[in-house]
Amino acid sequence: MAQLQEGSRISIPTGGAGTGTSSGASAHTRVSSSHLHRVHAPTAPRSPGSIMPICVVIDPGTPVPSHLQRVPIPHLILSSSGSDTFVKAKVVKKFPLVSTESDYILKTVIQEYEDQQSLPSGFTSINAILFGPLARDFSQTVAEGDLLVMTGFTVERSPTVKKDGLHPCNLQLADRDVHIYVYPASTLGPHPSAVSTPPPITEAAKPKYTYAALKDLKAGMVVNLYGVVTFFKQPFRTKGTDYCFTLKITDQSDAKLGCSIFCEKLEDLPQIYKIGDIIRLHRVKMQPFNGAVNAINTLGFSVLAFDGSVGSPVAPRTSSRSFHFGDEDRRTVERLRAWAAHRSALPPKSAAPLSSVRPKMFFDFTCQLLAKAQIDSCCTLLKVWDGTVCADPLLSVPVDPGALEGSLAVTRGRRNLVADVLVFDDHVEVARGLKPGSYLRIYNLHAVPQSAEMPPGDGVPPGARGGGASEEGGAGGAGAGAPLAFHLHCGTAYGRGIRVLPEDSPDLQDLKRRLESMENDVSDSSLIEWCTPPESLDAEPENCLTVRTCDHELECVTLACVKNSPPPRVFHVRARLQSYQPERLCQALKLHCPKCRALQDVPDEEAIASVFQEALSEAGGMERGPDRLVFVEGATFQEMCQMLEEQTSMVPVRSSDGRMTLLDLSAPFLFQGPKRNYGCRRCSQLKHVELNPQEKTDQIEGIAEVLGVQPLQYVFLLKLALEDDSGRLDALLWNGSVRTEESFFCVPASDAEASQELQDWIRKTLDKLCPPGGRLEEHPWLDLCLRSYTVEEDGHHTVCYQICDTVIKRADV
DNA sequence: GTTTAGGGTTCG
Repeated sequence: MAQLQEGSRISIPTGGAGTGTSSGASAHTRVSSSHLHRVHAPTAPRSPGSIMPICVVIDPGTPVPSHLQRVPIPHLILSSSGSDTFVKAKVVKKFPLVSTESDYILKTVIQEYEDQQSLPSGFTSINAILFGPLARDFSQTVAEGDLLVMTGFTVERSPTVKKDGLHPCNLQLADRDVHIYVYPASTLGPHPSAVSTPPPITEAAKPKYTYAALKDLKAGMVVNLYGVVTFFKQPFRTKGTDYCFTLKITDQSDAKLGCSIFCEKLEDLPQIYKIGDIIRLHRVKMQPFNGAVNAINTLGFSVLAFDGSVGSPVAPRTSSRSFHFGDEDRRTVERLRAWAAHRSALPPKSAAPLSSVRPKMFFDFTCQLLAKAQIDSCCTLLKVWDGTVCADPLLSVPVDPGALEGSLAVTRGRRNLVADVLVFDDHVEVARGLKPGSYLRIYNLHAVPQSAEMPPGDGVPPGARGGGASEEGGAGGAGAGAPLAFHLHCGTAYGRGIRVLPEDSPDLQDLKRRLESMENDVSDSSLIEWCTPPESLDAEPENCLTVRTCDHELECVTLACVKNSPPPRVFHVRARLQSYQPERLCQALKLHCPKCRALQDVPDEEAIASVFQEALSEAGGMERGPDRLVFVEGATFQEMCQMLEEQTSMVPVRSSDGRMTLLDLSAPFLFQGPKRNYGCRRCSQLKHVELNPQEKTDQIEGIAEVLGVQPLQYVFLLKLALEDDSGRLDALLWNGSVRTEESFFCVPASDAEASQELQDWIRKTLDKLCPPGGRLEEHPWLDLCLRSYTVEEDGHHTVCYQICDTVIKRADV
């Protein structure tokens, strides 16, 4: 055979679109019209211009690019680079392509090419793991026996070195930078180990598995099954040689089946995390028990588990090194998910965040372990959190700091975040092995209100009662106010137990996001220590013109710290008002729909007048409703305003088909003295007015109801430019509240709309906060509560800030 | 060699 010369050039077509290769060419059609051919995956033609990482070399004499240096496989170490080196090796084993919803993975074992004179000793075979489209293309293009030249790989630690005895490293190949030159076995000539190219691997050639419906199972059968998990217990050691995992499953045939899986190794048991997970069992045997059948694993047994929620990735969980999983399997999983989602007979959801836990509840708790302490030989304390705040006060079990493994620093200064879990008896052993920081699911955890009236010896460890309960709960009193402790009772009934969840579990993603933002909060507050303390933080609160009304216990931070913190978050700041917009108060007044949340300008008088003008008709008149409510038809706007002096409330109406409806939503639907009330055009559904003497038309809600109007609220919307020594930040001031004590100016916007006096007062207030013509240093300090949030528009995310829970000190203005 | 377990609240 021709020699594969190193050190001479190779020409690889890398040019533009097409490069003369038929995009319809099958991966298995090895055309020999030139030295090298790009290979197109039959199912997914590549876009023009993309560079195929796999090239099939037809002429075995084709040399390798000269800039690449060959590394013998036994010489590969963790720090080896695959960017300017290559390995030359034969495919000795190719495992089936594993496809998940979003990815492909393929494992292959390659062996240092043996035609070398002095083959180095050592590990000549190595695992290569391919990812993504590369794995798919490799699966379709490469056969066992082919010779490969591979470059662009990374060298990682092989996790299977103990199992397979191969090279302690493996090669990992993702699309980027990878090039694989394939010398098909058939072109390699009379090499002793050359094998003829096997037939193409097609779907039909893969092993076919059939799965039995649970209702059809009879004793003695050995079958493959799919099912939705309705119950399971944590694995436990049997009196025999194995661990046991018991579970119950169901399927579309509505039958239920108990299963007992025995394995020597814990990791080989089904990886079931919650009820609703989906399981695939191969080769289980039906055994009669108690008048029904149970499934037991038998020779050749294998298991895959999947998350059961519709829409989550179909990613098989297994310890198997090779398994078959194809499109049909994915469809089966998705069908089971969809079926289970609409089935009320499945046990109700038992998982709950801390925020929805109520006294006496049993629930499954997904959380992070912060710290733990051994209380005695049969009780361990776990301090855990999930980033949500419990509605009830939480018991804090006092522990000698020396006895506590882990840290609670991250929760510093916050209340009702940390759940103290007392783990009893058989669970103590598992708890001993847990590492702070790990993510857990605690099954069938019991929320126990810790009443001070309970007699001594009620099971609370010494020193655990009372002390340390959150302030608002105090130590006393049974019922809702009693601080909650959490017990993981002895035994395994109801699946009681603890399990460490893998970091990539879909159930952890929300939790991790929550905890991350919490941790950012804490690290940011430590920023204050190295931010130069701004003058504003030294200012005495009594010198501030505003006061916060929130109950957040937050330290004041600088505006720079605010801007550096990811939203959403709440801050306390002390800053000056540099300027505000709009400067004209009437432009700051808006109408807001509490239903659809739309904002609109208040119509001006001219616009309102023209609405009335257009509706003027011959038929003019007034109809008196109850409670001095007057319906007016055929009046001009000016006439309405004149009549207002005599009438309490007036509704402009029009007639259609002899029945009365509201005039128009562009005009006020209700005039109340000087106050004008508007309705939302989007959310109102106008109806014919049918007056019922029982109708409560003395209130705006009642009138709106009669008309079919969704009332709008008046709000002030101002953009405030805030400044402190660290920087500047624009924040929205949203003064929509109708409750005086909650609004920034201590004046509801609806009152201000109709009152020149109140508008003057607001103007005066703004002038105090931001004196016209004054220097910034002379502006007063403001204590503010700020909230950051994200607004998405056209795919762009903008961080915004809003002033909340802050009011003007009336006495100062 | 071919078992082991076979769910059902509680530190009360």
